[in-house]
Amino acid sequence: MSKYHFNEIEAKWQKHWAKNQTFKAENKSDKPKYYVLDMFPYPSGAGLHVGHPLGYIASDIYTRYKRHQGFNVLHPQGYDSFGLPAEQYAIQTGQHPAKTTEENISRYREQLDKLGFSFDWSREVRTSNPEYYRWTQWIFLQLFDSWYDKDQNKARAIEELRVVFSSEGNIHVNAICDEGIAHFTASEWLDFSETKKQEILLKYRLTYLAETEVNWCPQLGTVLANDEIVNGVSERGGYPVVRKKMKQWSMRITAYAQRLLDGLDKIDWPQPLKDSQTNWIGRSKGASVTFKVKNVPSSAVEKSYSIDVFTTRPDTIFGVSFMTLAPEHDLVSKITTAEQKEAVENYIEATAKRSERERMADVKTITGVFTGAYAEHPFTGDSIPVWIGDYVLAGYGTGAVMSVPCGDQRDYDFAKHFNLPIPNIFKDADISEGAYSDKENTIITNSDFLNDLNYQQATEKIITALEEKGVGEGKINYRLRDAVFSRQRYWGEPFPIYYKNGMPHAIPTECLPLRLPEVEKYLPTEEGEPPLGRATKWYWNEKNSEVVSPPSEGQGEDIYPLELNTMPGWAGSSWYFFRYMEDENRDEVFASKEALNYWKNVDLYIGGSEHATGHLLYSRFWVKFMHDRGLVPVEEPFKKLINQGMILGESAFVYRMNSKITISKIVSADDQSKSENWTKTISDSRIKDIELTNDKILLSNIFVDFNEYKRIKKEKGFSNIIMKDWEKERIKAYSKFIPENVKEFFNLDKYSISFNADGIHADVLFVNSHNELDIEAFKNWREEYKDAIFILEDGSIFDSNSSPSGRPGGDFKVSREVEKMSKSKYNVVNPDDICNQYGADTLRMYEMFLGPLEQAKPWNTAGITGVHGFLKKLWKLYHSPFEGGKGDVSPSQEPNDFYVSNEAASKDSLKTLHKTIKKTQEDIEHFSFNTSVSSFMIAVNELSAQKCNAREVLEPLAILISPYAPHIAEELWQKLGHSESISTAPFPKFEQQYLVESSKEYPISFNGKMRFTLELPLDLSKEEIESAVMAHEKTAQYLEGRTPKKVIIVPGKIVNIVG
RNA sequence: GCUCGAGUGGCGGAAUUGGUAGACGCGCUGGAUUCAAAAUCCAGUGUUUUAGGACGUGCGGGUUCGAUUCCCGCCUCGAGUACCA
Repeated sequence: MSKYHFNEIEAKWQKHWAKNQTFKAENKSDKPKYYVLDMFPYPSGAGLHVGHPLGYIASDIYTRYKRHQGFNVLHPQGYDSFGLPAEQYAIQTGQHPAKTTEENISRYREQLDKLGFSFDWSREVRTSNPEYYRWTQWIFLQLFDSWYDKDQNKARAIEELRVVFSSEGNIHVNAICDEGIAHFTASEWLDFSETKKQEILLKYRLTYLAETEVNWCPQLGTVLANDEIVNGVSERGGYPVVRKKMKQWSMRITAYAQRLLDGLDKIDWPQPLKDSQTNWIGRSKGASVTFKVKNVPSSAVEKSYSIDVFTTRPDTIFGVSFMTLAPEHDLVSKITTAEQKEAVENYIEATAKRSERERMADVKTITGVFTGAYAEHPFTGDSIPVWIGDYVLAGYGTGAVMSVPCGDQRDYDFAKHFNLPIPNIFKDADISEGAYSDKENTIITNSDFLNDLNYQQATEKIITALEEKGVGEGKINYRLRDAVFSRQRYWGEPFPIYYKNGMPHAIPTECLPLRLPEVEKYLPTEEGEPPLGRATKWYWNEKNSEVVSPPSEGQGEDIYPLELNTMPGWAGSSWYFFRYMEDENRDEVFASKEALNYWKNVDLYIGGSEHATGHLLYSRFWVKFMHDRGLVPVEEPFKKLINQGMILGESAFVYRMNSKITISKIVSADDQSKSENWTKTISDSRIKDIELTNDKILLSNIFVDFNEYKRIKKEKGFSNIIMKDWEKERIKAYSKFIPENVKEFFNLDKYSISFNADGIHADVLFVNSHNELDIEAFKNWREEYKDAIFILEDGSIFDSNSSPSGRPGGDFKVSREVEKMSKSKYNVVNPDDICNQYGADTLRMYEMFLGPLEQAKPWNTAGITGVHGFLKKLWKLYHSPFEGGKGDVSPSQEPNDFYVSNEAASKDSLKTLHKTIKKTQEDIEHFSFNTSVSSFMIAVNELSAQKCNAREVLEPLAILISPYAPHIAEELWQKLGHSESISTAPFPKFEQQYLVESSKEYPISFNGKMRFTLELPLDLSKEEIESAVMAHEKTAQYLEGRTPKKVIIVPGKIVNIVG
């Protein structure tokens, strides 16, 4: 019988599919469309490990399934190829990032191709290609040319705003824009200079340039978005991040906060992902309140100031006993009194020095200082002291709070710390220990006209009162901040912007792409400008519309400097899913209307949950914007989304007895009783310890087997004094490896010795499935391990330097631990190796078999044999002459070993088949791929036992398996006599009739515990079942003479006898 | 701290509306085959036991004829978030 030669089969079909463009999607088709997308990869230098393709395999299975169901499926792939690692590498090596990116991409492509994915590569995108980023720049300019009209609740063209300004000024314009724009009339607008007009328009644009507080990462030399910072350090590299004011491009994503929130209800995404977007947007409902600052003579206040606050608890306004401003608040310098000036300035200086990380790590310390100023309570007129404190964040709300210590724990703690009054405005609430923040059971008291109202009523009433008095209004606030869009880096999209009189101007869209210039180094300039500042040719000639060299003295009036920043990583990934839709007219449009209208949105998107508040939020924002401006027909990019769980690695640890060996003097029981001596002995031994621990070379190259390590640790503990004879023997045995200068300490009569060992990562490549280390491979891994000595499982020593003939009997075992799969942990398993050894079909199936798609799970190469064995059995099923003769069809007429019969299948085989059709279909639709692999195994086991080689079973079976193991399925399909690819063969139709049973093996339970089973016909009535069960001899046995109180019968399910 | 998710054999995991807990695979044990190994095939494999059972889905309660599944209270682990007024 011919063997299952997976390497040949897989290479053959991969070549065939590529040559015939089997998976090319059509933009015009009678079939219904379906769009399956993977989050495109960043092509890193490390290549793929087995964890990366998990999502791609899942999406490919779904894609192939949909093709079998008769859909025209778009399943493209590309590369998110701008990014920091390539640039960091460029800085280190001087290699152009484009070159390394290109190399990495071809490596990725090679690896992806080996896995048999059904991608339509003809539509590939690379975000770093000028033909692609041309359109990223173009969309940026659309944002630049737009403003957000609150009345229409959508983005509109900036030209329309100009028209409004020229006819009625900005008084009636209700836009989402910068704060504090002065009002002007139409005639004033017309009189403004062009520069002034641009300055005003910039405050309205959806992407705008503004001096903002940004997260500056000095080590990376760039600013970072909030989602690029993890625990106060940069996501990439883990470098510290500090707050800094810089002029930056920002995206007015806040304009879309409510719509981004509302849209979540309309999309089928995992709840945790929706939750994290909801939290990130952070909508809170409350009120804004204005407090007047009282005039204080000593503060030299010339005009009157007021403090705006946002509060979610306006109902507690009568509980305000002080106000707190963020130290960065603009008013601080203006209202601080002369007496407090020094203290306030010192405080501001001190807080500015504290890094974001410090502030976060230390939230318990309460700091603050009084400004000397007082505000006036809008209802009682009382004087309220104004403090500053760093628990108030400049970036949220207005950067100021009305402090209600009885209702807010932070205000409470602040009040306690500075001895400020804590008036209680809650009926029957105890605030002696902490603030009372319960909203549900609140009854307000000591609050004038709010007395005896609950939270809801009081909130309503106070908002009305605030609005009547003109000192506040109901307001909704969002945590979401505008997104910083500038990066001080080289390897990103250049902004199509030049500066004229300090104002940004757009490069005409027909001149795009604005190509990334060459630079001689990828570092910032000496003046601290971004790397593009090094480009020799980076000016814009407005007249000729071209990039030129800087103007020389006295020349070039039409020549203006270009923007030096580049766009962030999320620019290119915020719209790439539209680009795949277009196949022919990519030079004319980002995607044609026809393509956009045909494909609409992504039906299924698969990727990691780490993009929850970055990519997935930004793309939703861009799509909503593009929809507003009529560029795309949809409002949400991804209809259904699935997060694949991470595949974790199983790290291997070898135990190295290193410099941690310590030695101490033997202490007798007598010594211990004399406490003076005891102390002295200890201190003596400490001196020795220090001498030794400083000697880093001591035993640094001795490795101990994991079991031996555990044994020693268990029996005595490495760090305890070794007393047992066998341990002494061992130490004597090891003593020959001990350097001369410390040999003195190994005198066991004088000293006792204690060992220690550390687990260090060993490459999992050197470890087999029984956790045994390949000692030779390990020694050759690193120069420093060349002369290593190994203490084996049986306690014997293997030292190849003294016994070169090879190692003795014992094994050397490592310990295992599940960790994230990463190069630095040496636990990376390469899919290429698996493909070579077992084949892509095995790898695909095994990755699915590991567990539920969305769950994190450890990779264990040992288990792969089960799936591989299954494919061998599957192959065998089609190649076994069960009936003792040859099958009547053997299309290839080659080595005639393919056995398929046209005779009718047995009833059992049809039952097996239809059971499997049903299960597979349900599983795929529920993305439960692990369970369908199990059902294939069951099916093949059953069919083999049934000796089935009926075509009417084996043909549909090949289709069922083809989404999972496409290569073997194609091969079998061809052998079955088909000349067309299996990929569009119709999915087998499930027919209930083959599953109809006439009897059921009933579980018979007594008081809920199953005791025995009884086969009964399914058409029996409850009464008949009962009498059949009661008549059974075992029933009497289990009843032990009792009379059943009740007999529960669920026909077709269970019988339960109670009593 | 808050939000979300998860706890089932030695391991990965299954049990679709409350109805035979542990499917399927790995590993392990025994056997066949082999000079031997690999590969393959067969049988067994939750714990415990006086061999009839008893106990078993993180822990403690509850609802039910019946709970891995539903409810209440805890514990542990993981992810996200971080003074959000």
